[in-house]
Amino acid sequence: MFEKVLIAEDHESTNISVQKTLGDLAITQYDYVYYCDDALLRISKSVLAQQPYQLLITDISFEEDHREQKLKNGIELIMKVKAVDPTIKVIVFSAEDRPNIIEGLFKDQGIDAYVRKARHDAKELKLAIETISKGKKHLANQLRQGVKEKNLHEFTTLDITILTLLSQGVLQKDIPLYLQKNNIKPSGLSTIEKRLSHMKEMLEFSKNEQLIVFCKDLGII
Amino acid sequence: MFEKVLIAEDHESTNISVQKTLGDLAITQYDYVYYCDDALLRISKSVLAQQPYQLLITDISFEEDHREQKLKNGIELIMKVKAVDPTIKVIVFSAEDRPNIIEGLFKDQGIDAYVRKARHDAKELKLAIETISKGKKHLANQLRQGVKEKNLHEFTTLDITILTLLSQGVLQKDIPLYLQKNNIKPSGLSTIEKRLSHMKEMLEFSKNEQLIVFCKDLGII
DNA sequence: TTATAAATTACGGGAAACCGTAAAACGGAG
DNA sequence: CTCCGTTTTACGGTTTCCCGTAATTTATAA
Repeated sequence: MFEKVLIAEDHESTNISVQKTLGDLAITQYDYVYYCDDALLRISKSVLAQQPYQLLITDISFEEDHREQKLKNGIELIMKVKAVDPTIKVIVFSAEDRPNIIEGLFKDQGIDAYVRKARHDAKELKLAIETISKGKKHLANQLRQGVKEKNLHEFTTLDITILTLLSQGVLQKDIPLYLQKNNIKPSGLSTIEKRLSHMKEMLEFSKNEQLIVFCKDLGII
Repeated sequence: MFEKVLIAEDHESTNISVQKTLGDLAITQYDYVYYCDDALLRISKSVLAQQPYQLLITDISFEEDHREQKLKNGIELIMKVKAVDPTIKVIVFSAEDRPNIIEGLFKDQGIDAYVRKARHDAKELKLAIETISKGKKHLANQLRQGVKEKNLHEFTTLDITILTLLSQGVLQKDIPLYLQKNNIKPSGLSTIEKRLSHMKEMLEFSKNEQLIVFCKDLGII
């Protein structure tokens, strides 16, 4: 079992609860912080002191407040932490439920477990800690089903750019200009029209408005 | 101070944390549930047994799962509870940060306090409980500023209907048909065009797509 | 009831978006 | 370099949307 753990979670109530979970697992040597910057600082120090944390439990979204922070969210934190100590295990404990985002955490950030804040999250977190301490990965239950369904359409960077511009009020006919200014290669109006109608066809939508809300819900834009 | 309290919160971790807060306030007689239906049941029973709960601490959004529930969220719960026992005090403890929604809780549901899940939420919850036990209302700090800014445009039910239909893929020119079928009075195409352009003018938007994402973020649709 | 104001709807010209087709540019393989 | 296939762009007709004006209906008060 882990001997030295760090909790990074801005919500005080959740932070308290995670502390209690560690207590239930008889892990006494842990620290907790409310800001990503503090988390990175503690981990850096622990590595230098040759007493590294073995596990980081962190949230993804951290709210901004009066204290100016370098690291804006858990993803940035994980990347910096992994650079300092690639051996540290990471559990993300978050309310995020959009499959693409969670998938990205495993794929891009190389996290060891994802526990979603939900009905049995305390028990699930406990289980995740136990599983990882044995050297395994832990994928949250509700994710397994989520991952397989979608994939109706793979959004390219161009697609996302187009949708973002539309949602910012740029006229379709003016999008080519924006793309050229930013040196994005396919920039013809026809291409944009084609992409949009293709996306709608794949997802069986009829209007851009539908596409926008769909991507909003999925966290694509 | 309150002597008998009920916690309704589906997230186990948050539920645990609220329990701990009550413990810190030396409130020993409390119960906790993970479903709205259970909460209403307990409160109804306590009233019949002439030992009513004095305070309900509840979340707003409850996730659906295998257990079929009558009450889908905290708002429905509060309404039912108030019908059974109008004297009970209510604290909403939620991550909701959209001012219109929070405002509605005070105005329509007559809640006594709103504590947002955030950095110092445990301390804030503690304070709210203390304040209310003295017979006062408690408005979360971060709300006060939020309430005054917006109000750039007051969305009518018609507005919301139009935006909802658009986001579902209904063509603008077909909206009059939908409105007539549901006996919604202004149903002319011109009126719809006018509402849309008026909304966009007020909010300084140029496209429907912008309007949609804006309303999504505000929780209007 | 009638006069007046407000809201709703009808209409029409112009802009933007949609959609199919064809032309042009690009990218290997031989 | 040429050929071939793919991607990108250009173009034109049609639909939908936008927006101003005018007509109509509804509401309100004298």
